[in-house]
Amino acid sequence: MTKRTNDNGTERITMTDIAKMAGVSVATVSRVINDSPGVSDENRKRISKLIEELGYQPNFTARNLVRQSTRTIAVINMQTLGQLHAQPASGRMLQGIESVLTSNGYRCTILSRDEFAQDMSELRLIKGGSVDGILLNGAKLNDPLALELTQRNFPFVIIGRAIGLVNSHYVDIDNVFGAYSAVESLVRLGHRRIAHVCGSQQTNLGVERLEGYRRALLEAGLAYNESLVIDAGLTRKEVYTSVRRFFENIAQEERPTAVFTFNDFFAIPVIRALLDLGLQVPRDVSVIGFDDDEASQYLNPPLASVRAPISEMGMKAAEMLLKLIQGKQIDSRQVILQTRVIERDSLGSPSPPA
Amino acid sequence: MTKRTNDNGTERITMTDIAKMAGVSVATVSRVINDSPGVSDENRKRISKLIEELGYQPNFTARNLVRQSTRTIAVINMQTLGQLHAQPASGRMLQGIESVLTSNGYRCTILSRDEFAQDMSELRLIKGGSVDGILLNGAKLNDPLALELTQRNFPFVIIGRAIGLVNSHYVDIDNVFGAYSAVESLVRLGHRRIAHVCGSQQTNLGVERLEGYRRALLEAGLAYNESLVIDAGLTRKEVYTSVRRFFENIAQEERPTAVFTFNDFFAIPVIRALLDLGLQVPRDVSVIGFDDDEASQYLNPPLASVRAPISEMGMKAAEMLLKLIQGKQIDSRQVILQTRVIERDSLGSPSPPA
DNA sequence: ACGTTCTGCGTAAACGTTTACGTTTCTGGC
DNA sequence: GCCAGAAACGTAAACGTTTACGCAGAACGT
Repeated sequence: MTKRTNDNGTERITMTDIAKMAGVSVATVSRVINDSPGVSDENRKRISKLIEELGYQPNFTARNLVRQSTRTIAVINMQTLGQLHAQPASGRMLQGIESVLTSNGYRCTILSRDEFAQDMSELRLIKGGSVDGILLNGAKLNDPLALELTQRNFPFVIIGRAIGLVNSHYVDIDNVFGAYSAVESLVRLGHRRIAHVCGSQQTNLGVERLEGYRRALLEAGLAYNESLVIDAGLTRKEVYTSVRRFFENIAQEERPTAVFTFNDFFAIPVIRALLDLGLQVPRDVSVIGFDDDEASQYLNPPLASVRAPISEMGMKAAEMLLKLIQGKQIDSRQVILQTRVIERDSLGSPSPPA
Repeated sequence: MTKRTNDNGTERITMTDIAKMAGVSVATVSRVINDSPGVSDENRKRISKLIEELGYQPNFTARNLVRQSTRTIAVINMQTLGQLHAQPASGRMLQGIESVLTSNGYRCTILSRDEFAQDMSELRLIKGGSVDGILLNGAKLNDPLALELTQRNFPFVIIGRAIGLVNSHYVDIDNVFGAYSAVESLVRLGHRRIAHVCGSQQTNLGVERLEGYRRALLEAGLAYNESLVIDAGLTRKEVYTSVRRFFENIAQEERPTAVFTFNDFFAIPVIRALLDLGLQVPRDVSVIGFDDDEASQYLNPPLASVRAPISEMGMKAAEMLLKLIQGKQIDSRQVILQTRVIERDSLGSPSPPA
């Protein structure tokens, strides 16, 4: 076989080349590259210079092979019907993750997984040794992949909580409290009939925010009424249609005066549906979302929301995973970040009955 | 050194193990794994079964090393001040890219690069042989990284156009025409004073959309007036402030009756600024954006926009890159996808002067 | 002068695959 | 019965690193 070359004909520079040119062995070159001791200052300087001049870069693959580590982690997103990447929250998160990883010399590869697929093809990654750790962005209830990873003792951190998994590492925001406080601020404004456009009940996020909604109602002495929970689906289109139908079909005196939506992503079509029915926001119906997307403050009306430190969540998760991989001390297996309600013009007091 | 083990104590299964258990050589095992000819049906069946039972997965790194290919491509995003991932467009694109890559057995790793950084640290990736190709999501004028990649004859595809690079592979939407048609539809509605909130003039996107704006004006016999081009910055906050200041300081009779914004991302704060000044959309000012984010149709008012097949752009780029890597025939080095104006309620005719 | 310790360096094995090449066995044609 | 060719398989090199180990010579103590 002929020697491997680049397409442009120049041969790829290898450690052996450097060694020959420097008149030393590859071991010595390797030592200077890795800042290992055992090489004279003179040699170290000369070899460094050579490397610099030739623009030599050690081959990652070869290094990974012998090190038995790829310095790569996988970010596995829940692929809820192709909608996930469209959600700004995931963008913010990815950004946080990436910044931490690259500044620690790690890289990330992203994949999505189908919420309904059963094959767990993601396992190939870890069996094939191509990633050192996994960030699970979102988990199902009793998530089988998370379960499998735990059994294999493979380093992973869940973003969001994993109901049904004990002692798993995760970072999350306090969804229950966040939802609770959103609803509570509606109550404080005088609202008594509050609807909730909930998220997928197959995900912890959806379950927890619904739970916060429920608790706030109970604590306020209001009945938790399932008919006020709108399980709309995953897309904006579905949300629009469901909410519109809901408000069309409800008697005026039973109509909710406020809606708490699963997230800001959903709040936009909710408001649209209300407006299209001739209902004013917030005069007739107040709306509050969750996540506090950067755009929410500029919407019309500016959307009240629960601020969630999404990007920080990604960063914390990445940091925790790196510690896990490097076998460092971890202060706490669980990190819960706090949220806070941001009141904006989409909020108002219910108008007195005519 | 002791034999490498997993953390849970079980040794990682290797091809040698399979070979021993099957009573054959590693070569034979390798052949069945890769569906190569030269192994009896009997052996093939037996070995396959063994692999299945043990859940054996070939080590990616070792395979990559000998194959001199990682089946990984890098998606390099322009990190315009940390805003990029917040832009829905990038999310949609990533999704398109990822789906094509994974269905072809490739993986992707994402990184962002600082628009202003000079070091080109991304080159380490290709020198270190850790990616087979690169998708450049966005390029600067005379982009040095793109230039370098071209010189090295390294497979890459630009998403968006690369001004200053001849014969580079890229997929893009027709930004000039898209912008042109947006402005043209404003003209058709009777608008004569049309402002443009432009994108970064350091990027091709920004330049091209401005150019489309300019051409439409000229073609309509309207003067291109630089004072109507608002170079607002990169963040929504900056856009809000600039646009607000612009409309505050302009004489009523010179006030634009319509605004074409660089993208939908910018249109949201633009509308907010107008509303905050007591201007109605579209009664006083019409607004049209670009990209047609999935949310735009639900905004208040529903935002007219130029529909851009963002996800398809990602897919086409990924497909082209794969062909490039695999040395296949490429029909066309450049792919231009078409756009079309989506008219919505943010558009209206200018009100006659009072 | 002679051990001992340290420093600097090279040798070679190892990481887990793929694959060119050689060898054996089988098949079939004459 | 012989030989050609094919089929099935094994051997070993190669991919480009890291690192345990060994060895020479210097430095240092007595």
